[in-house]
Amino acid sequence: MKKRVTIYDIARQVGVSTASVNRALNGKGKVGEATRRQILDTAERMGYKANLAAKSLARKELKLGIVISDAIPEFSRDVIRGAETALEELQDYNVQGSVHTVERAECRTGLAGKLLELSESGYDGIVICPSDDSRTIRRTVEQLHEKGTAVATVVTDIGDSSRIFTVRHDGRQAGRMAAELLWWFVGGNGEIAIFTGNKEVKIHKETIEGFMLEQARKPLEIIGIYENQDDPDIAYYVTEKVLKEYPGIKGLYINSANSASVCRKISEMGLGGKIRIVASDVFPELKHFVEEGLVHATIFQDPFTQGRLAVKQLYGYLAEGKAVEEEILIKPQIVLASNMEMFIK
Amino acid sequence: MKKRVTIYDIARQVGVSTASVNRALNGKGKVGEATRRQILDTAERMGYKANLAAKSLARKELKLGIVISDAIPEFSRDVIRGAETALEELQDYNVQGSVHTVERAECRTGLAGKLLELSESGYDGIVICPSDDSRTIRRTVEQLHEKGTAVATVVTDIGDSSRIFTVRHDGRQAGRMAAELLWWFVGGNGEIAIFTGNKEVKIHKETIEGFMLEQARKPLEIIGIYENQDDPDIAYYVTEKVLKEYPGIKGLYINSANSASVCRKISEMGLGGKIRIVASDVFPELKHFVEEGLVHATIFQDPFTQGRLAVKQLYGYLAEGKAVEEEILIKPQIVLASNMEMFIK
DNA sequence: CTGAAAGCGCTAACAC
DNA sequence: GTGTTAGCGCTTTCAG
Repeated sequence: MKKRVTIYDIARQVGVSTASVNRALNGKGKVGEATRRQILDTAERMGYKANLAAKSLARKELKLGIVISDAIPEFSRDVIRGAETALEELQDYNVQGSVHTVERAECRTGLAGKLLELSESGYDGIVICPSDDSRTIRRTVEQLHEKGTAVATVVTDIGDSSRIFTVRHDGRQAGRMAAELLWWFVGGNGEIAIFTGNKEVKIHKETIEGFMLEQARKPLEIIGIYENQDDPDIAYYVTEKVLKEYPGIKGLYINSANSASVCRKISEMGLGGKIRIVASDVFPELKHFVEEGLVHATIFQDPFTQGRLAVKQLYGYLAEGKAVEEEILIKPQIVLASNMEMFIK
Repeated sequence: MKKRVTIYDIARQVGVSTASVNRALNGKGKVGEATRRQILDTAERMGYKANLAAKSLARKELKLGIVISDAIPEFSRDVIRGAETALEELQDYNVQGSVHTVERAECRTGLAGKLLELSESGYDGIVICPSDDSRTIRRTVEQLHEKGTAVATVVTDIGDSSRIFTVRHDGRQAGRMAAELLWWFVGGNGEIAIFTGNKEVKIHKETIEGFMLEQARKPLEIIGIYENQDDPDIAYYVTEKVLKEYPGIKGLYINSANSASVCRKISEMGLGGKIRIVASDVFPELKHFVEEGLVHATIFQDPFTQGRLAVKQLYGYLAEGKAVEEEILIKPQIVLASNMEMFIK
């Protein structure tokens, strides 16, 4: 039942004012090196822990933004909802925020432009969901960094830059889980194909890496990895081609936003039930295929949680001075027909 | 960028003091019926939203407790860690809490006694994890209710009483998922057995209910449901008996804390790999069996999250006046060899 | 039943 | 560099 240690206690102890304590503790403003050390030491010794409620009451409003390219609308929608939820939850703690989407067409310049704009208008931190990893973006993040605006990424990361942290799906794990499921489903042997968006996109690459890793332990006969460039028409066409070429195929891993398109083709070819299929993501068009059993399982990336967590972590970093991990990976979840309804709200 | 509406704004508007506004808004203390209505109305009209940071700074310390019977230590340990984590996170918001465990032997009287004791010492809310659903407990909860101490349950609920809400695993869903997995694993046919703790315990009953529900859509040839009374020795013995009686058995659903005991027997009988097994929970002894492939999948109940969420919700209810759902069900998660490491920390 | 006023722990001007 | 002080929005005595 010991009383909380406050900055008053440590100020009295050291014999300085609370203002100095505050400055020393937060590392802003000028404090003599000697007093600074002393303050920090006694704070430590007395077991001082800042009171966040008091902090957020007293400090000036924090401005947080999220800008997201809507390359895959079904997906971004949930990320956005997650971010909005976080922002709402944070309203009580003196943060104000806004969500911005940029069209796919103008995603590079649009994203960078928006970032600069927000930074200009005094935003303290921004979460970005980039559509790709261009030099433009990286340079812009660098600029914001110099201006003192913190940037974090969500869903997909960007290369070498000074973004504070990234929140995304654990693609490698998802790949491993898909491989293991498929192995059990096909009973350990038979031809398997992988359909993916684009092998060069980081998140897809990771997923396939994971799949291969697991597959080394539970060997599958992989006939090929087929790209569809995230284009439903290509996906449709590729499906036909591959299935005609390998009529005895037993399993499929569809790691692409176009799984529905692939499923449609399979259904039309009358192959439903003959091929074991593991897909990725959960969205309305896929729901049907899972329920009728054409797709046996799908791996959920939880975009909502990604958006929500990214914003919350950014707040933690900025307002509470928390140390955040550089890479926050969300657990992939296995969705079957029986638990599908828990994922599609 | 509109300014936040404060109780000062509404006090000025109505022409009363902030104290009255406060009383009206929180429904405590005396306020004239006329002014009360007026205050509530204008608050509504002006879009007033209380600032939680300010609230927690100003109000007197909230005392939250959790008392848990350690019937299944591996499990309670995680629930406790979850609760402790929540308590830590809430320290900034002026809550003080403590965790209490009662021995299995004295669980009924111990639990009730502890509850009364905490209530006496001014606790505002208590989360209980009861070992069973006795009349004693229910009456005690009733008493606390009358004294104004809020009670919530975690992991397993108690019958008709005035507990505010319950946080637990979605047993029915877990059962459904287990059935579906088993169906895919055995390829749709073959004899299946269910091993459970005690059919009469609510959470086990629900799980089996879910299993049966799903199994109606994806029919399995169930040879029987065998109880082991949560006793490792009985589990061991029952396993031997059933497997000798049904040598052609193809699948097993082990919905019991003793899955490790069952696995050991199966391993000793040299049946590993011949029977498809879906278990429940994740704990060290089981890890091994999943990794070597004896157990194909297990359903995780996330005790940590249960503990954490229970405390957080109780705080929300008490401090923020939030409406909480009466039944908060945690999503069961499927764990395979490839993602096991994400669950065992 | 109602109001005045003193904080809760911290931040941010502003003065020295 | 360092100290003083006025709040942030709400709760809670204590008078009336």
